[in-house]
Amino acid sequence: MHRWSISPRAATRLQCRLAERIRCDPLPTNIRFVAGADLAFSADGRRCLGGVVLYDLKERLVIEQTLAWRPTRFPYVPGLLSFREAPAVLAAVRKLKGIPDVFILDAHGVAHPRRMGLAAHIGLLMDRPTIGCAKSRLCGRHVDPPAQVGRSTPLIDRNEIVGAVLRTRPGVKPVYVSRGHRVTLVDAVRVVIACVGRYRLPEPTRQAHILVPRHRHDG
DNA sequence: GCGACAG
DNA sequence: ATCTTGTCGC
Repeated sequence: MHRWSISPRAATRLQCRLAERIRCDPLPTNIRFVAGADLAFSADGRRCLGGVVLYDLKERLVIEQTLAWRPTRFPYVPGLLSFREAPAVLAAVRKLKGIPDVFILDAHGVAHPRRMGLAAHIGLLMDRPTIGCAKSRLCGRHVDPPAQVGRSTPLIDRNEIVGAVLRTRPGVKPVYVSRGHRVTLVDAVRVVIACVGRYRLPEPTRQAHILVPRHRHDG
């Protein structure tokens, strides 16, 4: 595990080094437990609260939730999000008793200028499968996916398919799905689709989105 | 030099 | 991310 308090320059170099270690493996069949993670900040922005929910895809229920505060040690810099958010998310993950089959992060995986978005970075450090499911684009080009739910178009960056722009709801802005660590793009899209209920974001992510801001004023 | 830019 | 009410639409 490397340290998080480094310069933006060093962070960028580290990303290039870590990116070589990202694996692309098929997920086991019959995925049942999917974790969703998110983060919120204290009013003064000096601390951040990481939160994780464990979602049972079979029962369609949240079965566990964890929270963890960490000092905010890095500014928001597009492309360096993990150095700001990963410590709090990892701290919350460590408190989890259950073992998720895969984690969905509210950010990009390899759909990143150096193929090392938050989802990829966290997956590598946990050595667990992770999926990036972001609400907007960081890099790459694409055309709009067809209107039908479940359909997608490739997200292409520097002549490489780095993700899928996926329609999760009719008539609603699509989401950006990409591989994190130890997953294939096809499996990543499959899991996200399987997790989508009646909203745009997959349920684990949405539940984490609801959980974390609710505890912003606690610790 | 000029845009683009996860959360 | 966060500050914030009403409002348009199914």
